Amino acid sequence: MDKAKVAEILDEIGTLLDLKGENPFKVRAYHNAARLISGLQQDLGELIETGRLGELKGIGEALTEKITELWKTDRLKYYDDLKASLPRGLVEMIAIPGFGPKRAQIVYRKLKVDSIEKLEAACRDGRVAALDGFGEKSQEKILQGIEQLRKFAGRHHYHKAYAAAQAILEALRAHPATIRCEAAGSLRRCRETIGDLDFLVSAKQKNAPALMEMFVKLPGVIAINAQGETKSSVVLDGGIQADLRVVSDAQFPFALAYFTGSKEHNIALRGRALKRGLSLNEYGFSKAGQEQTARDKGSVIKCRTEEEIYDALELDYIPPELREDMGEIEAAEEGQLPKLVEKEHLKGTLHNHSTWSDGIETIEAMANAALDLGLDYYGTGDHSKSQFQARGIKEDQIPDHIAEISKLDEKFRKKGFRIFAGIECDILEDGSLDYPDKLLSEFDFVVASVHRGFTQDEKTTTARIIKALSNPHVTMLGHPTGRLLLSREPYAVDLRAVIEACARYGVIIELNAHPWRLDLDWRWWKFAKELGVKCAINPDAHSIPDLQYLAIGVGIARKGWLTRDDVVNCWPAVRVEAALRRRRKS
DNA sequence: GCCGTTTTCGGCCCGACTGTTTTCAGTCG
Repeated sequence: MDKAKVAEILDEIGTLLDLKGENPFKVRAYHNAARLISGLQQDLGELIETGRLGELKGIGEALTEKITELWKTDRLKYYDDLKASLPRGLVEMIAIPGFGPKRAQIVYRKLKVDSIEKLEAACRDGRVAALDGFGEKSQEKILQGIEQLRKFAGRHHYHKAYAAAQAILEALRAHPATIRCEAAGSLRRCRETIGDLDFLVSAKQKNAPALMEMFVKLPGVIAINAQGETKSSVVLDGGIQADLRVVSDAQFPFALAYFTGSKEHNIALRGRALKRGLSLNEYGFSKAGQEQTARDKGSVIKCRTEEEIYDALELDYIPPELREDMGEIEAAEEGQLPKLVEKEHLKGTLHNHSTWSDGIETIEAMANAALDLGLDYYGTGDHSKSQFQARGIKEDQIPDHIAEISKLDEKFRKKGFRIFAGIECDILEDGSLDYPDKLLSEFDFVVASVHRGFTQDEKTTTARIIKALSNPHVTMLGHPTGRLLLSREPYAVDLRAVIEACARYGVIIELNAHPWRLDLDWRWWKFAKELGVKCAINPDAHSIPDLQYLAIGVGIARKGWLTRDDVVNCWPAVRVEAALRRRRKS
């Protein structure tokens, strides 16, 4: 049992208790504990062994006991009993936006509805609207919510797929029979959502069965769909399907290119090969029109790597993130592909939370963690006053807040590290900002974000964001697209107009890398780049481990064709500071 | 569930919004 799994189970217990109508504070105690454990810096096992777990604020006697049982035995009777006492469908039902535990309880008790399907049927024939406390509008909203939920059913959020894949990659690479191993598919291309995980291994043919055997027995595998000589397919905990293919090492680059896709990119490549009298498939090149393919005879052009395949087609190497047949082949032909941003280019992070609002670490601890990651600077970005639930900073606290940051900056400068004072300021319903200009001017930078008024129509929301961007104190727009995909709180907005406004006002656009806010729609990043809008990849970190999300942000940025120069936190501190100032003066 | 203390049990963040009501419950962040 690892930390993440403990946190996941505690969180689910909270949800189940909520469904049972338990004391809301008890529910919150579990959710809080889950957050605390997942962001824990210390070693959980050590805390348990030394009996110091209960010293953590929010972990008392009962939770200490339960966490210890989970850690030591991989099980928790309390959790098993709880799960058994409620139909599984209820937990799924409350994933419907606007449909919570109380309403789930009512439809379950009164209508014996215990699944999304039954709920939908009950809405369609009007039984839901007839319930006390429900009406026509509620019924209609539930149907809309179900529709939204289904739109993304079967697809998985990038960061979840990414995390699941890392563990499997590690296991596959550690196997003695493995020669080369990569994750392919939409994960390698950094798509916004991932259908399933594709793993590719090269090995001697005689070793394939042993690899398959290990793969289907990996921890986290809950079902085996298929297990063959070259391909196996399993379902992982969390519902993600994972496929493994084993090929010879000579076939590996061809298979990797083939299974990375996209389908459209592959079709374009094969068309290009045909024009050169070649047929291309996952095993290699063969002469076009020949009966025997590369599978039987081997490739007529030997390629050790994907680079050599592209070279054979007279193309510059196209990084996986760009393989969507969206202009990358033409650019590669003309030598016009950008040199994409890389993880190693990052020099800092802007927009992070601390104990001043809803973060769980002090600014100093966060800055130290950023320093340990090899970064040169760190930007704070706590919530503004309207975010009561996130303990947004009140106006009269700001002088102290700024003073603390200045003092820390002074101290860290000696280590060659800078701390910038930022704020994540709410864009209010009318497009005004949560603090007066005079207060905003105290900060080095201001991230303006939408956290409320989600029911406004597209025109109104767009107008209010643009109004906020016109304020010269706003240096950055927070999570512009992250609320649109896979979110429980989507809002309608004309992103094109918003990005154009960023260009007009010289506002930096944030690529939020936190899973809750992930700004993953790469098409908009490409558009922003074309307009010359600069981007900041921010982890929106609420804890030290959250800083790792920077890596995910880089993946998305690469997909948007962004280069080191397009990403302000790849710039040295002096240049970033100057850029933030320039906006305020203009 | 946890916490802090009036050391045994009451308080635990709070305001907006929606849809249902006629004063409020549920959901959300």
